[in-house]
Amino acid sequence: ENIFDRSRMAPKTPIKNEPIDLSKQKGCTPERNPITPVKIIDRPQPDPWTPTANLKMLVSAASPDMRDREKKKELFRPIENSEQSDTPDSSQYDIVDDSTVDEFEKQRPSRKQKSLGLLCQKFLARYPNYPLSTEKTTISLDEVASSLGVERRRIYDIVNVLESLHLVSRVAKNQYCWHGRHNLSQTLKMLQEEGELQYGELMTSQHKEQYLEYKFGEQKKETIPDSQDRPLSEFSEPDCTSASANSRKDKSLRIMSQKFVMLFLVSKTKIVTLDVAAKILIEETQDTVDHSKFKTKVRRLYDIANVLTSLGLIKKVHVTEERGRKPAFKWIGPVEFTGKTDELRGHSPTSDALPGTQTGACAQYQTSATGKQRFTRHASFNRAQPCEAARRKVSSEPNSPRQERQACTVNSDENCSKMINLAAVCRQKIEEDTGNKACDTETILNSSENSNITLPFSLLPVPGDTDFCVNPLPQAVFPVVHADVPSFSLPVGISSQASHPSTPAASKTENGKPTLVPNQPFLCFPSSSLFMLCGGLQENNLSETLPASGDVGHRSAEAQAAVPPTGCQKRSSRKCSSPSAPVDDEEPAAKKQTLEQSDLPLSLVVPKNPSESPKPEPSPGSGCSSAVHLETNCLDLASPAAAEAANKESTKPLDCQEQEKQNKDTDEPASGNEHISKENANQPFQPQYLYVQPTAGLSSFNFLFSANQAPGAISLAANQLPSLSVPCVMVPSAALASFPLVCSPSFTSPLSPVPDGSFSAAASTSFSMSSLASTTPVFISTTAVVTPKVAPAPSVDPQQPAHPALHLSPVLTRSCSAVKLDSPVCMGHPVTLLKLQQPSSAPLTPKSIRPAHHEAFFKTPGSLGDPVAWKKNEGNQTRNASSVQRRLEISSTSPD
DNA sequence: CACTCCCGCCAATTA
DNA sequence: TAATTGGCGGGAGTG
Repeated sequence: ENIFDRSRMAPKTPIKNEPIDLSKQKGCTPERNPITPVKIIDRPQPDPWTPTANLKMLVSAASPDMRDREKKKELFRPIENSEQSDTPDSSQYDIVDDSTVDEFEKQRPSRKQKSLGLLCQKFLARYPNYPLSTEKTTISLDEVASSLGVERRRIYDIVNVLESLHLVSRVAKNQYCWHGRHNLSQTLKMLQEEGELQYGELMTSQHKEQYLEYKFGEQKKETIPDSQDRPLSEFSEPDCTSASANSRKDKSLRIMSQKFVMLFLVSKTKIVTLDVAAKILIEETQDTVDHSKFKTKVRRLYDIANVLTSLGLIKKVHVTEERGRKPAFKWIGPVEFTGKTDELRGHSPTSDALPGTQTGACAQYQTSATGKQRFTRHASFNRAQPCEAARRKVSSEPNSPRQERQACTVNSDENCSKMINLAAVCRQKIEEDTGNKACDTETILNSSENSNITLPFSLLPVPGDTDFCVNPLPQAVFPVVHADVPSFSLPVGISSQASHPSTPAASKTENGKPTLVPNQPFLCFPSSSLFMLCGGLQENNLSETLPASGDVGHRSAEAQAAVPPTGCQKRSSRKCSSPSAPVDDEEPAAKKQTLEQSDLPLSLVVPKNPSESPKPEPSPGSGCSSAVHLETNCLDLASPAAAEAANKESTKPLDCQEQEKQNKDTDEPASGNEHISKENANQPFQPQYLYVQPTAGLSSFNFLFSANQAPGAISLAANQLPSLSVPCVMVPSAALASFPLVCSPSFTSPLSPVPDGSFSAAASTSFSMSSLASTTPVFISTTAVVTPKVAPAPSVDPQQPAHPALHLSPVLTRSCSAVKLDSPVCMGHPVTLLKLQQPSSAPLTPKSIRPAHHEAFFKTPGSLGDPVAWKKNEGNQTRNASSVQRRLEISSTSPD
């Protein structure tokens, strides 16, 4: 075609043609020179009109490449033009003469014509979707670049993304092997699995734990050698060269692309907003996520999105949030890939054959020296692929990194962890976003703005004893476990979050996994084992996250079940200690655990219409449980500030700090609500705390979650459960009776307003002290106490307390029940009571003022699924509903 | 003005 | 050292 066009074009820029040809052939370069010059000359003339043209000319003069490029481009144009219709008649071209316009058009094909997406389509058009297995098509970068009339750089953009999906693999220098979509479904499946793992990890829980720990350790220490990795490596293949590899390669586009896809696959809604994705993808360590960085990430996402769009896997959509509409992408590719290729695949049997190979390996994870985790690609993934041939070629260099790359694997633990983090981040964001508004509708939430998330949990072991377990929630636990990882991961989310105050909540899990609560600190009461979580927990995610599929549910369920016992113990001792088992000693966990899961994405998704569907799905209950999970995860505390320091060492100061910040931002003091909640009944959750019954492992412990929690952090609440959001307290049931817990304000306070880092300290401290003392005391009793106040929940009430409550409650209940079955988390039983007294009482966080709190609280959470919000508005409810649905879904699954 | 995202500099990797 | 890859971000096009 080009040629053809060219002929047309010829008149204009005959010279160009020549160069082009040359360009195609690498060897030829020398020739180019001669030619190019000519070209230049020609060009100028045509372009004179446009300012840019001049610039280009200058540039071209400067660099030959440019010239070639342009030439190429021009070649293309015709095609493009034809598509668009712009193309002026040939006559015009020639004639062009003066009409600047015409030429103009010619020369500048409109940006769209040059878009990466279009280029990708052209690229894809060159190769069959399902090539015969026998033939292997090799792709020469130079050739393609020249034929498409673009610089190589652009081809790399395309190829890198395709490579991440295993549509192509790199065989050698400048040589790629085209595999087509035979393996696409497998790849997607793998990606989905990975994504889920992060959340759910059930399957690999053990491994995960290890990984997490491992990772965790690494992050902290960095020094940790590969050995640790090994464990992980199981999944992946041995191949991976240990950590060595990661370099730049691992970075970006490829990985980013995979992660991006994972987000879609994990998301219930299948819609991911750019900002959320960007946040998630920003692994960075902490906070500092500069704005610039974010921007860069977004740019890359656009690049990736363009390619994915060309592949027909996603499409651009807009999510409207409160703030306005945000750009987002919806997954329109296959969702279920069960076995292998599905739809996508189509024909070739070959693909089927391949399957086995790929899957296995998923991810490995390596850590980087830096402590960050990276993904490594493993050949494993691809091995099976068609690429083999290619490999053979390459074979000589089996180990070369590049090859690995090609093979790529997707995942790795790291990815997972990252994902989790991301998710967390997303959640936070979402929360934040949502928090702000009550939002309603459709949009989901993403928040972009805040990138912060917080996860602030802190744990305080009061007594120091062992018990603090974190995992109150089964699921949560799970996550928690992960959490460890999260912490790592957190960096992303957390860190970012940290930096940003606003989001506290974050933790949650998506899928059902629990996440940690981010910021909440736990308190341990000496006497028995009680734990309080402060900060926000978020349930958020819980509900939302769930991944759509049953898998999630399972996971969650598993998680729940497993978690407590296993998870906790296993993972990190730190984190959780099972009741029976005391924590490790050490520090507990403090640190640890912050994991979050990422659900965010999911949440984001939320589709619209919430309003209409008032009800959430049926499975709300599950949500609860899930929610719970979430929270739990986190543990640590970190109070940055100090206070807590005493207790623990917070390992992660950062987080803490961040958390604090978040808290501040959001803040909400928990107090806001001070109601007590009870669980059993259905009371509205509103209450800030939820009581969870211990389940298996925890049997002895009760958990209380505050719904409110920190506003920010908690915001999660949004999710669904009000309760979730908050911090949890675990109390041994028996113990409870005797203990008074205080919650509240403290929590909130820290979260909220507090200006500075205090947060953590506050939290922790407050926890113990202030909250108890000053603020309202919470009582926990074995019996359930309901607090009178419940109703009070001020803000909520008015609206419809009932509804919300109902919703929640039912859900909760269900979930609880469900959960209970499985796991401990249920509400109710025993009772708990917490009362927080009124806000007033909670002077600590005056700022937060209850009212405000509530609102804020509501809002934010609401977006997520804040209960309150729901209550308030039905509209919200609807929204919530959506979230609820998610929850439900999750929950439903979870029960399993 | 915000969203997109092209373009290409230039560093990291490879050959 | 040269070439290949590809991160990255300025800033332009689009709506």
